[in-house]
Amino acid sequence: MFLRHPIFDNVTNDEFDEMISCGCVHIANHEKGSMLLHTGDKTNQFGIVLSGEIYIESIDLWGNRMILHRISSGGVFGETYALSGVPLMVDVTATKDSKIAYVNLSELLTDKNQQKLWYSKVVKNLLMLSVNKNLLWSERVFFISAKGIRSRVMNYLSAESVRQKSTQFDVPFDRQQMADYLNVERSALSKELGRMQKEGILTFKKRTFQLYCNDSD
Amino acid sequence: MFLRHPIFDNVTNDEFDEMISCGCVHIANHEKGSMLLHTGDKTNQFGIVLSGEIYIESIDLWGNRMILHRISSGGVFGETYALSGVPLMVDVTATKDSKIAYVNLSELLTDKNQQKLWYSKVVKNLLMLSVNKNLLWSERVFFISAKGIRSRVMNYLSAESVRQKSTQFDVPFDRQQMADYLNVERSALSKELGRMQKEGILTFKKRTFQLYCNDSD
DNA sequence: AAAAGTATGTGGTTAAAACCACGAAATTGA
DNA sequence: TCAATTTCGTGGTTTTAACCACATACTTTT
Repeated sequence: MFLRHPIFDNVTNDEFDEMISCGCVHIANHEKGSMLLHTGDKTNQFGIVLSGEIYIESIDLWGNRMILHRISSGGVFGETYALSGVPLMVDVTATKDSKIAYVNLSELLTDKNQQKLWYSKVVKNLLMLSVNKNLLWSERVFFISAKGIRSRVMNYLSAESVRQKSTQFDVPFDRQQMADYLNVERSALSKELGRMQKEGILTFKKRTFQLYCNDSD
Repeated sequence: MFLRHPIFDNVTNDEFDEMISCGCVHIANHEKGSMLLHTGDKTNQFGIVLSGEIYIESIDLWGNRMILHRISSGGVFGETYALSGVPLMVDVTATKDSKIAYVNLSELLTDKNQQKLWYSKVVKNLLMLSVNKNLLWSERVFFISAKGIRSRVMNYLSAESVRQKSTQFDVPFDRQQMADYLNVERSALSKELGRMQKEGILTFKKRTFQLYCNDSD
């Protein structure tokens, strides 16, 4: 049950029941490959991924895919657009069969709920969520802005290594996705990884990487 | 007075007075060129720029400057780090003599304030602020991810043109800053702009641009 | 287990942008 | 207003990564 999703931290069971009694939540299932939201859509609901996996991506004018975020079970998407009211600049696609809880934010955060006990808790949780997405964005910009494929790869793998607290870890991308995420060409990425392996900086097999840098951080 | 800053929308004067009575706000002046926050610092306060201008930038391991955001009077900075508690990954620098109102978020959003009338209003305003920053980030990633200098420039100038609702407008950057923002080399940017001017796509002089695209959006 | 399809690595080629150097233009400051 | 400094455009060179082609490895299906 998604009552225990971080979005509802500090909300008591009673408060939660009262909150969803307004009918602002519904569950939907989506097949692998289906598109949940399209560029240009407006939405006032955000989604909580209960199971499965979805991708936030954008296709630019020339048809190049750009992966912005990968969201797996427990993750949340769409809240930025639901809150700001601007049309989506992205596509949201299910990459696996997925079950989503949609929460209508216009209904939930209407002024007449402002005095409810759960209101400030939920808004604060949403705030923390948004702030963390900000950090992910800035991290992404940091990766992409590095000059040279090697720097991008190193920055990304180092960060992943720190995140997973190990010099050996799996990345959540296949090569094409990783290339898209780092905004480089797939075969160029493969080439660079090969070179780095030859130089003894790292080893890898498919999605598993092992770093050999003398990390002192 | 910063009572009327969007961060305090819907907060009444009385509520505002009560709110700041906890001493969670202080004003500071910074000289042009001084650094307000350093990479690695932790902070629990965010800043409201009352006058002047500040830049959020990061210097990577190889010393390349990366401009992340430019914040002028009325803007806000540091709230992401203040809320998330992670160490800064950026430097914050005053590019003009600036007056800043610092708001201590730990004190302001402490649980014992949760039932105050202004609490949920301020948190909601912070949420909207954070959400808007998210949109700025995603816009930036969209620009940077475009392949080729021309695409980046076009994407950026188009967006600026839409924002300023005119095909003629000033950009808030000098060439070096614009190049940094779009993550390209300055002279390469100048070259491309020259080419585009030759082709009749646009004209420019210093920071003023005039687009001649057949915009149908 | 054969076959079809997908993902990955690698060499060669080409196009693009970084890099360097320098002169012109604009801005600042005395 | 003249020198000093910064900003900007442009030509030439070099480096880099995109692009293309293809072989191999791995998956999935039947």
